[in-house]
Amino acid sequence: MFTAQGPAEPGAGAGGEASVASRLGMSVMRLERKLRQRSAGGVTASQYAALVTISKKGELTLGELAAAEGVAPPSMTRIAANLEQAGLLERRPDPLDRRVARVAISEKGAELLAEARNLRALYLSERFAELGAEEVEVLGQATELLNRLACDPR
Amino acid sequence: MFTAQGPAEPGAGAGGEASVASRLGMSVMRLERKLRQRSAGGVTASQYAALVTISKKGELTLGELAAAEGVAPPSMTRIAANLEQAGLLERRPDPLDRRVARVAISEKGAELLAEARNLRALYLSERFAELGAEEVEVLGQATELLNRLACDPR
DNA sequence: ATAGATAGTTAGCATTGCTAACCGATATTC
DNA sequence: GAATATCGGTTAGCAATGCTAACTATCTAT
Repeated sequence: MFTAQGPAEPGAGAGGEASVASRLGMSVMRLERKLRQRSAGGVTASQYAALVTISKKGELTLGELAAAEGVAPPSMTRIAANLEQAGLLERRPDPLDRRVARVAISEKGAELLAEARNLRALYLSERFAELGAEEVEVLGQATELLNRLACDPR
Repeated sequence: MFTAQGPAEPGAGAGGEASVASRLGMSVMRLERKLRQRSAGGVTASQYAALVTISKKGELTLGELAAAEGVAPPSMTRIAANLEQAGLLERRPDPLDRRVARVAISEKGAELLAEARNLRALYLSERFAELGAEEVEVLGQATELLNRLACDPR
């Protein structure tokens, strides 16, 4: 299958980069399907993701948030509206520019995040139990890479 | 914040398993968002995924296909109907049991798959160019693991 | 023959993401 | 200082996707 020895041969793995890309794509899709269904805790998948980002970056504008999440502005408008309605984030007018909408996590939002960290992560954590220590380690490294790919605006 | 409640603590990477799980979840979501938008080639993301599975496994029933894709039967009914309408798969009645619907990829479907392998994989392949050889290797290994998690019916 | 299980379908809902068009606010330009 | 352009966000409406509930047709077992 896969030799865990590393750098030597780049794309020559088992089928080449294209194959890895293809299978990675499939796995991502299936995993996402499962994750979405477990995103309870009162917030949906997108809401949770937005909340995490807000929590991490502090106060930021809707546009920045949309960019950070990689969604179009109208999508974020809706997500934020729902979060606000649920009392999980606060909207603050920008004193200098009345067009921009700044948002920050509310106390309730922080609680929700801290307390549950959501079933989404929990689900994966549980699945990790099926893996060996080394495998979890690999996933940890891969997570960094995936994050990089995911955050790239392209 | 998070105490690793799992079995022992293996690599203890940077933040523990829960953190990895959380970030992996986020990355998966964002990546999936991007992938979905590039699923052109005439087929949608789910259709493409189903087609890949059919192509790989040969003729199989709709139920088997739904299970393989990890979606509910009604979802697969629709996906398959669309693929059939597009002439990308063939429906074959089971001679022994007239309830079951067997499907197999059509010539046109195989062509579409072979020729494009879809922008989905292509997109990832391109992103891989930003990574080093070692990193691609790590992703290759991780893909195996993710696949395992993704295919687990749980 | 009849009751129950099984494979798939139909119907209808919710989530999510997009684009197009629009509004108000700010910046620019003459 | 008024006209214009740009910018941040919103509204409206569409399409894809996944689900559950309920139904049909078929097969299996009694």
